Amino acid sequence: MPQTRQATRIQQKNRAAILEAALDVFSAQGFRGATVDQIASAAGLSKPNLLYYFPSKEAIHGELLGGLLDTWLDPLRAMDPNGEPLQEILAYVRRKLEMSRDFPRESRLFANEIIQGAPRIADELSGALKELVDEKVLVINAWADAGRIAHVDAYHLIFSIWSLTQHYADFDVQVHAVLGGPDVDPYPAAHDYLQQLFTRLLTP
Amino acid sequence: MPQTRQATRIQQKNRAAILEAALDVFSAQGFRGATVDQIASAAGLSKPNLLYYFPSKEAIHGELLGGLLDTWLDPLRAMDPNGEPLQEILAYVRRKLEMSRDFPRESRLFANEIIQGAPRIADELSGALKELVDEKVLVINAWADAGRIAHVDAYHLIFSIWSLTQHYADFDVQVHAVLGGPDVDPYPAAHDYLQQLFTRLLTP
DNA sequence: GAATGATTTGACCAACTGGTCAAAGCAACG
DNA sequence: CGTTGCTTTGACCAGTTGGTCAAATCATTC
Repeated sequence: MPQTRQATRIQQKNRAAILEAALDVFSAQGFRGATVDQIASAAGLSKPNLLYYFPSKEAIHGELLGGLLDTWLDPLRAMDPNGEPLQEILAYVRRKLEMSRDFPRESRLFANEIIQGAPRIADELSGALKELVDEKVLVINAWADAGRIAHVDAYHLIFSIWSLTQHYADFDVQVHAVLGGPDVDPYPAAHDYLQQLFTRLLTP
Repeated sequence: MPQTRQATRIQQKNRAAILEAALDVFSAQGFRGATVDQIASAAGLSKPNLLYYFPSKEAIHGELLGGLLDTWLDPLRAMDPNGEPLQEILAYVRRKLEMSRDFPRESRLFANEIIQGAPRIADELSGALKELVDEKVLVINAWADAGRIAHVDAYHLIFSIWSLTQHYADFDVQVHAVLGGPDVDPYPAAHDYLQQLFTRLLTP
């Protein structure tokens, strides 16, 4: 196992290659569906060599998931209580949709985990995640009370933003099947539709 | 393997128990994550006994998925071109949400399959599914052209109904984590929120 | 270029997995 | 009650999987 001291160039490169390959494989196959061999060869390493950098398959998965939730919530954190309410929410929707477009594998990794009961991140869900959501719910409710947006259930508003945007990453295959082929880019139309939807929902 | 002639009572009972158990296991673990032993013991059978009723793990999974897409699309099929547009769409949303509530395992089975690239149902997605959606899109567009609902992208309208409703089944764990515990029933509030959302979106 | 430590690998292992099979158990019917 | 065909199972197999290990290779530094 690499030293705890400091990572050499080779270590940095290989650990990065492993995580990149593991993201590919885990997001496409789920944790149990992925094999260490698949990840190793996708990273251009032999299996024992991969296990020289990470102690176990579980550890790789954990490292990916660990960083993920934080990144995932950044757009919500960025929602500014002092901004213009509708614009803040629309901007959140936009950033979240961009994340689906630019990081679909991360979205699917997350989705796989949640669907299967979130065995490895249940704590963070009811911890950091819940706290952040609770906080932003207060902000949204304050906006509504001030008459600056329509009154809606703020929890379900947030759920709806998550589901509507992540759908384009997680159900990518279905979206393309319905729209007719892998060449279609659903994102421009999705963006317009979602902006319209939340504008109409939230305009007082 | 049971006769092709006619199923005895034991066969009916055991096949049903197997499918029930398999739905439990597949929806919670995904196809590769599930083991035949798990399914067998969840069904109260030994592994060879299970394989007496189904030729393979794949066959069980296929049988579950096969019937599923059809059931899943029934609510959309039921959308009546001659009905009152907004009511038809709201009713579709309602029925879809009820399916999430009453058949969450089926929803997760489906979600698992799609997220992982739909390897076993890609054909049906771009076949039967696409055809039905194309047909209903025409209906929705006609409604909009007649000024009976607002103009929206009908494909994305359907995507949004799917994602918003299935979210409560597929991401159940997350929903409960955020809302604070397994005792909370999110469905009544979800229903109200979604009715409000689509009413505001579609009212001309 | 020798020594030191980092990196890589072939060979291996034990556990698990999907699936087979022959034989045993069981129900029903004449 | 004995035959017939459905049902169940213990024992087994071959392939896969996560993970180990000692030995070999490579890079760096003195």
